[in-house]
Amino acid sequence: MNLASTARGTGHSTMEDVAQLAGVSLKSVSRVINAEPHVSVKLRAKVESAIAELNYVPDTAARSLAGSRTFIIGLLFDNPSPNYTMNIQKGVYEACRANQYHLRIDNVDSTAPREEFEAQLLALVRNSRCDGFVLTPPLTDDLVLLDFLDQSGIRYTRIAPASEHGRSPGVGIDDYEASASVAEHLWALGHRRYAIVRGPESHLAGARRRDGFVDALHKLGLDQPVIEVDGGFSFEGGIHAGTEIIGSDKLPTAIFATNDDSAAGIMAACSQAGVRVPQDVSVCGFDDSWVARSVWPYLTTVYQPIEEMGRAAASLLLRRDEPENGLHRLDFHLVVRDSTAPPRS
Amino acid sequence: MNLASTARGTGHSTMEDVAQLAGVSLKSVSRVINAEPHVSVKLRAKVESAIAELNYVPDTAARSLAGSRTFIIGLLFDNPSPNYTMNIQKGVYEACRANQYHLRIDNVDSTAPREEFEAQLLALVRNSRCDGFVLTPPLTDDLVLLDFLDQSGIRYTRIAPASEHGRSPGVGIDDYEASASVAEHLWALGHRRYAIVRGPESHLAGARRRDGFVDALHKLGLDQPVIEVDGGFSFEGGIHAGTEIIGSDKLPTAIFATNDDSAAGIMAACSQAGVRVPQDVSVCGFDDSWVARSVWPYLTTVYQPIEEMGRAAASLLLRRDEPENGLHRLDFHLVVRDSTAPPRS
DNA sequence: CCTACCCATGACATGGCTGTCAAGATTGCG
DNA sequence: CGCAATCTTGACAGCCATGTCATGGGTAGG
Repeated sequence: MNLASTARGTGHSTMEDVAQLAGVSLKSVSRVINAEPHVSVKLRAKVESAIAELNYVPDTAARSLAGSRTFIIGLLFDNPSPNYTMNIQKGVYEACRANQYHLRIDNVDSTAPREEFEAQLLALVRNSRCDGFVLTPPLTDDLVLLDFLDQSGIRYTRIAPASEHGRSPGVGIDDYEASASVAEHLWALGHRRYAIVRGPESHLAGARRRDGFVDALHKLGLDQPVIEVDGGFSFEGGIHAGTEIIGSDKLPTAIFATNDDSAAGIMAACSQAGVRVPQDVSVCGFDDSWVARSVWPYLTTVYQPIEEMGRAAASLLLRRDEPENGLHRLDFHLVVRDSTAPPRS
Repeated sequence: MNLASTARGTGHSTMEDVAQLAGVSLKSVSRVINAEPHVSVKLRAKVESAIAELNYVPDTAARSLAGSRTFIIGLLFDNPSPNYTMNIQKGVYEACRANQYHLRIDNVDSTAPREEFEAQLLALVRNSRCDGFVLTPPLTDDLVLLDFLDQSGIRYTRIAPASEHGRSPGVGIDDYEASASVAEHLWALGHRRYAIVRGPESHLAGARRRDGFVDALHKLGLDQPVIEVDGGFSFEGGIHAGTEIIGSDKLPTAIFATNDDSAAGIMAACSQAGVRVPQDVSVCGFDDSWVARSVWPYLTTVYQPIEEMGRAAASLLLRRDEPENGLHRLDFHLVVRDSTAPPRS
């Protein structure tokens, strides 16, 4: 093992060390590192072996000071669901690693008063030199933020944006179609009395899911209204929603919760009230998050490739060529587990 | 609103702009920014108002190139539990913000073969210029990593380390005592037949919990062995463990799962087998994570201030003066909810 | 009133890399 | 074989802060 590093106790070797060892100029080393054109094979080889020998790693700070890139991507989130966020983060992180980028995270708190929240957000974005942001819902649809980013010319991509598709590249699934597939599954099982548990209003994707589900049911021939209750995308909200639904006159035979957390809450409310899932009522979630397999019975839900979405969003950001605006659609699919079954006659 | 920023389309004003506007030297601005001594009140005021007017924010890259600090903290994790990790992350993030630092995350994958895993880890740590790392379990107890960090003189603090307390500052709760409090709770309820669900072997804190629980029970007078099963700290592991326990000759009346995820798995296994919680068996978890309130009945568990631990670990790292090595203990407490009750008969 | 010293301030070099431009080497073609 | 065009390489300035050291004014003590 070579302890590498010359002189000055920094412990790091610099580009100059590499240049010297390889017997070439500073700039040539730079060219090799950045894979610039016009470098002879021979020179490249010399430099590369010198780099390897010295265990050289370019200094990010110096690179970003001199150049125009920072080699940092910011992940901006304000998401109450740790599972979802963690998955996104993982995907974004991997894309960063693969491109020698670093991932910085920035967390905003949307429970703060709107005014304070906006100040927080803008300060964050303004101060933070980075090559771009990945936005997660519901920030993806925050017009103040989007306007600011667009005006400042700061690049960004969005994960599962529900509106403003023309403004930036985004990745996501088709929430409308996905929810329609839930409707079809439940309809095929024979259900005819439905309830839906909605997400928070700020979360536009939730609205898309609601529409996809309800529209599909009516298209399939449902002739009565779907009971609609708010569940706030949380377990607790799900419990409340579940309790409300169970207490209603005509207990539906199938409940679609527009995310897994609230579906878990529904199931808890059922178990509390002695209503059996799926014998008495079928429950379906959305996300196929970690919770879906942390409840009993395992939850029927819509799988969306969350980690992959993170990866894709970061990759779009990292491409040197400007990617096309608009939503890049990824595949979803229904995962049928144990929480849905035919209604008892 | 002042659009700030002078000249060159960078959109950012530099220290020079500030110096000019304030009519002082570059260095004086630097002094104000870094709160260095020997600055007159008058000068400081001038500079500060210029900073405000220009909306100036120091360039991190330049600062770290010129100075010795990077203004970045790295959070290194390899943790299967999204809830736990997310909480830590939040705490660390807040401490960073409060100190004008940025948080970079680095995620390693311990499911990779050990050799590859180590290479990954060391490359990460070596390449990444930052002012220090916050380590989460089980990385906190990885001797190869610790040795490398110590040798390289890279600063770090650890969250919930289970060993090697002398090597660096760490924060955590007393897992041994915390588990003893679980034992006392269950004993006081009248339970006399116990099972414990252990964590993965690599997770030394899990072992501490096991010891604290078992020792306390014997001290309280338990005269028979505690059934011990592995649960791997995961929901699935909990299901397996639960199934195994339920299938055993003498069903215990109380089960202590050493984290919440496996406790949730236990409860799922119970519900699956028709064993009621808490009537037939009491279940207790550990962590008071998000899952504890995502199961029904709500889980009795040990609260540990995870977010606070993150904050504390980062703060220790950020202090200019070298903090004392050793474990800084934070408070825990038992949260009694609905999954524990006196045994029948 | 002078020396000694401290405080406030500034000038300037420096950090590691990239961008620009120019020079030398090579190639192509009439 | 000569000249233009192209490819390869290098010299050097500059990015924006910080660290070091020098300077000038003020205060204290003799």
